Amino acid sequence: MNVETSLPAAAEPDTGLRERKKDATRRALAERAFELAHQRGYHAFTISDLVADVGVSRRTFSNYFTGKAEAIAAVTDGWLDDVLTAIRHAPADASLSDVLQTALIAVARQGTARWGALQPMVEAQPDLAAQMLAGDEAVTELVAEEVAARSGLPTDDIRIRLLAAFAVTAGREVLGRWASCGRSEGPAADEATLAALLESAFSIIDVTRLTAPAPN
Amino acid sequence: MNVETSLPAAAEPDTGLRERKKDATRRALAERAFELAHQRGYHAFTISDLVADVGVSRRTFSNYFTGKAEAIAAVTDGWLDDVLTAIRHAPADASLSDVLQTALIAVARQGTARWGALQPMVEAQPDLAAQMLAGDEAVTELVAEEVAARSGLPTDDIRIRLLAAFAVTAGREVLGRWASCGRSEGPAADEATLAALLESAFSIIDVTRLTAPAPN
DNA sequence: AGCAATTTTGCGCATTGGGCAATTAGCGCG
DNA sequence: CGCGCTAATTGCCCAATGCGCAAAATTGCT
Repeated sequence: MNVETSLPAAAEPDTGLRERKKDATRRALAERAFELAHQRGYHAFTISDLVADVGVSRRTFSNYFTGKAEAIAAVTDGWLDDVLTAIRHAPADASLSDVLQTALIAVARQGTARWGALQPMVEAQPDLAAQMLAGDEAVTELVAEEVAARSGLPTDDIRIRLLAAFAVTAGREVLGRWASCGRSEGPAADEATLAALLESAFSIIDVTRLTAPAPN
Repeated sequence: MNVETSLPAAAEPDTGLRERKKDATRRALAERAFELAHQRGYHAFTISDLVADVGVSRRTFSNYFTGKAEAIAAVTDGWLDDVLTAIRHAPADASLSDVLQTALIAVARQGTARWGALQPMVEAQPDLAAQMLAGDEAVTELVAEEVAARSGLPTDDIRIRLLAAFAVTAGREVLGRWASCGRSEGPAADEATLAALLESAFSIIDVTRLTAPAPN
C-alpha cells in the first residue's frame, strides 16, 4: 500500500486520528483482558464480558485478536521496541553478548511489574503459554535482523538466528527468576542480582568465532 | 498432562491390553490427523471428519487431545525418547556439546521424513506452531534433567536450562534446514551437511565454564 | 459539504471444549 | 466361569468461540 522507503517516518508513521483510535481500542482490549484475567482468573470471564467492559462490540474484538490469549499476550507488545532500540543504540564496538545483555536489562526494568503478574498466569494456562511462545518467535526474528546487521553476517545465518533465540529465551528465563525471587532486597540489590543472572546466563555462549562464514 | 501422555516407546510399564488399546487409539488419531492435514489442509477437515475415519466417537477425541493442533503435534511424541536415550547412552567422558549433537543426529535420522511434511504446515498454521513450541518446553524440561544429571549441577541452574533450551531450538532449526535444503545430494552428503550444520550451530556455545556454581 | 476509504457493528452459523451420566470393555479373584 | 471393580467410550448437551457477510458509522481528503 504505502512505499515506506521515501518517508523518514522515524517516530510517527501515521498520526491520523484513525490510527490513534485503533491503537487505543487495541490497547484497551489487551489491558482490560489482562486485568480481568489477573483478578477473576483466565477462565472466569468471557470475551463478551471483556467487550462489555471496554465498550466495543463482540465482533470488533475478533477484528483485533483471534482469541483471549492473544489479547492478553499483547500487553507485552511494547517491550519489543525497547529491546530493539537498545540494541540499535549500543556502541558499535561493544560485544554482541554485552549488547544483548544491556538490551535485556532495559526491558527488565520496565516490564518487571507486569511480568510478575503475567508469569503465574502463563504457567497455569497452556493457551497463554503457547501464545507467548509464538510471540517469542516473532521477537526472535526481529532481534536476529538487528544482530545480523550489527555483525555483518546474513540474517539467515544459523548462528545469528540461534543467538537471537538464545537471547530471547534467556531474557524470559532471567526475567522470570528475577521477578519471582529477588523481591526482598532493595532496588540496588535487585539490579545487581539481575546483572549476575544475565552474566551467568550468557556465560555459556561464545560469540568470538562469529567471523567465519557458515555452511548454510 | 504433557509428560505422562507421551507414548512410551522403549519401556513398557504396562503391557495390559487396556494400555495398548489406549496407545493404539491415540496413535491412530494423531496419525490420521496428520495425514488429513497433510492431504486436505489444516482447516479443510473437522474433528468430526477425523473421528469418523478412525472409528471413535467425537467425544472420545476430546478425552485424548484438547484440539486438532495437539493431535497433529503428537506425531512427534516418539522423537523425545530417542533424544533422551541418546543422551543417556553417551560415553561419560564426552563433552556436553558433543553429547547433544549426537542426540540430535539420532532424532534427525529418524524424523526427517515426517518433518519434511510437518514443517510447512507448522509454518502456515499459527495454531500448530504454538502447539509445537509448547511441546518444546516440555522437551526442554526433560533434556535439562538429563544434562543436569550428567553435569552434576542442579536442574534449576539457569545455565543448564538455557543449554537445554538451546539444544532443542538448535535441533528444530537444524532439522528444518536440513530437511528443506539438502535434498538434492545423496544420503552420505546429507549426513555430512547435517554434521556441518550442527557444528556451526553449537559453535556459539561454550560449556567449558560449567563447573563453577551459579547465583541462582 | 461531499465522496471514498476504513472501521465498527449486528446477525448468523459451523465448530469447538468439556461436564455429566449411562454404557461398554478389560482385569483380578474366588 | 461368573462376578464385581475399575477405567474407558459414548451420547447428549450447551456455553463459548472464530469468522464470513453486508449494513451502518466514522474518518480522511478535497
